[in-house]
Amino acid sequence: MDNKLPTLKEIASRLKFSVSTVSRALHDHPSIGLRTKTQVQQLAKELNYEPNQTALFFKQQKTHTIGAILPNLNEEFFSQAINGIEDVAKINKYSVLIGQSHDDIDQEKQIVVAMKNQHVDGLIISISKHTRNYDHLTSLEKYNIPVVFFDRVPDLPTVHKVSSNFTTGTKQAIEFLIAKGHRRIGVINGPEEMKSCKERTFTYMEVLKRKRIKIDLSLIETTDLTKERTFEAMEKLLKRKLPPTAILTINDYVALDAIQYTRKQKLKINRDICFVSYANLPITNYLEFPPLASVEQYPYQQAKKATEILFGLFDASTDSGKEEPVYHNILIEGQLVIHKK
Amino acid sequence: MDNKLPTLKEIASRLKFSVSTVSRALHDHPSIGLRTKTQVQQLAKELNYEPNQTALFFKQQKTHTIGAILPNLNEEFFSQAINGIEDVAKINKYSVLIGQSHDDIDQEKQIVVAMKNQHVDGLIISISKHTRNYDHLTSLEKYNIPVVFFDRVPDLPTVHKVSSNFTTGTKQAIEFLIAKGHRRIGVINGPEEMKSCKERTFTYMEVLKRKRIKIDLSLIETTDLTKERTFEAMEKLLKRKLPPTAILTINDYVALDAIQYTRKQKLKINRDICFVSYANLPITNYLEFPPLASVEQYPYQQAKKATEILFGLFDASTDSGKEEPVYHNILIEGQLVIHKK
DNA sequence: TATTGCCATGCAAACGTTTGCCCTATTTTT
DNA sequence: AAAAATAGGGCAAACGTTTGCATGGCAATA
Repeated sequence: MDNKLPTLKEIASRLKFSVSTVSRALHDHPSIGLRTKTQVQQLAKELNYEPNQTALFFKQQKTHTIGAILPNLNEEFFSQAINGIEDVAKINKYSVLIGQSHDDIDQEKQIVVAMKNQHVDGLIISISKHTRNYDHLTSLEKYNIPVVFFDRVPDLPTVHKVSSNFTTGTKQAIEFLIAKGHRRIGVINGPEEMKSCKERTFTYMEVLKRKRIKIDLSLIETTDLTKERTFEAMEKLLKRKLPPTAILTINDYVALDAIQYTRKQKLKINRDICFVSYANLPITNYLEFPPLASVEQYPYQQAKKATEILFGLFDASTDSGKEEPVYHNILIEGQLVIHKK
Repeated sequence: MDNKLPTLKEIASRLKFSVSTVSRALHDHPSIGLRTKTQVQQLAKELNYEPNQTALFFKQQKTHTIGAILPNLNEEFFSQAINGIEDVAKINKYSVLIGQSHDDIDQEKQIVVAMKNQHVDGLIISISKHTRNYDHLTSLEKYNIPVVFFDRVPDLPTVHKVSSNFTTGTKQAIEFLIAKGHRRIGVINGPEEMKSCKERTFTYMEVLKRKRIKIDLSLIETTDLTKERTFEAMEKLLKRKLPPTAILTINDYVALDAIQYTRKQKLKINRDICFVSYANLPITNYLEFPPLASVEQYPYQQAKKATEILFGLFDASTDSGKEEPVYHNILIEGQLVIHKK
């Protein structure tokens, strides 16, 4: 029953060779005779020999495993991102260890420690929305574990990161709404601390200024992405004497909540009020009243790019001893996708 | 920079002890003197010593890692299931290696091989919808890698599995519709080969018989879960002289497609025709016209249970040499959840 | 024939940890 | 005071693989 996995030793003893000869034969080492080589390789095939990875990992101090830490796999954005990570990993014959922080700093730290102890060769991470301190991540560098951030990235110059550039998408979104005739455009933004949120506000104001539309700061609300806070933000916006005729929300989930709230107020979506958002979730296809348009952020591509960078770092660290600290900072342009009715 | 991780050897040489003494001291071995023990433990703490897992894995032939193979993380059912797996793994201090088969047999096989080579200690899997042959999985037993199936399980008596029992849920669903006055109830079922689909049809007919409603087999259509085939099924159902007034679909995704098709035909959901389904996806909360009700299948609980069984198998295999081949076959009762309007 | 050189293979160390066994003082027992 | 027990700690092997170095044999060269 207990099919012991074949080892080099096993093959060696059967063939009366030494372990080292067998090892070299399997690696096509030039100093091994042809007869020996074929003999060994044949038996290896017969026994279905596979090198014991754990032994290799141990010896080479490489696990051929990368870690991926995401806030939440339930969000489509991240489950699509996983695909990008997996695909690149597969090409490089790496495995992916996945951890979810559930947007909790302590869990995030815990996972980082676990992955460090598991000796992952590198880490891809989209940080939790509350993470402000990155010591638990930057310290991984000391252990020679490269880290690449994506989507939710820290505002540090000394890290590798891939994220969306919201400027283009935001510009397109606002211009789209203006072209549709909207003049009072509300915003439900995320927490101020998020870099992307500042950018959004900035671009919003810039476009309005350029189009000579007066800016009313009270049209800008924020949410912590929970349904409750989004409802509060919507309440404020809708209670205005002149409510906005269109609202830009930080992402589709917030848009869904906002739309739900609006409908409870018996307002007609896309008639009384329009929504434009970010993420472009597939599920919006099934909605009766989806956002009019959404900025696609290409999670798959972002994650893929981040993972490619990670593998690039692996090579770099073996290549040259003289580390030139060049930090990748890739921006992927979001694009407005208009939902056809 | 290059903070070499501290090892037993390092501690030993600093303290002029032998490696074995240090190891024992850290494990509170009785034959180590108190002074030595505290000395060692203190330095270990100072250096932030953590045992090198890869070395341990290698020695103990245990990786403290389990594999999880799922068809598709994009489906909420599975991304919730992952949470169940992760939570149990975390309690047991295990890591989770995740692979997606994308409902492709070859990818599934490939992942299984990769996980075998990575020496996962056990495997949780929901098989791809096309998998009919289970050799690549059952053969893992030879390598002492226990496998627990969940949700999509093979129809074999000699495997461990956790799956939904659709009987209760289906009965509740049909009775619910009948109570609402429906008499022509259509069904869009999945591929015949899926065990659960047969069960569904069987229960459907049984309830109708009991309620003395005549059974019309032409009301039963099937889909391979793609949007196209679902549309075709709907087309057939709606083109009948007497179209059904309610339809039971195999899952919420199919329901979404069916509803979309229905709306294109200018029919009113929940007035002209009602839908009842399985899965109870959270996103249905955001729909204007969600299914009236859905059978909750508790993916989290299923996956959690499956993982608990897996860890149970670990213990069992160390406990007694005399393996009594008891195969777990857990059924989780689905429950109809009625969506309040 | 004695030297050189090459080809094919084996030896042994190393990676970090655990653990059975052995050793040496010191203490306890008789 | 001699014998026995015990406390405290070290040695070395084992897990599977890779790899620098050594070794043996044989052929070619001088």
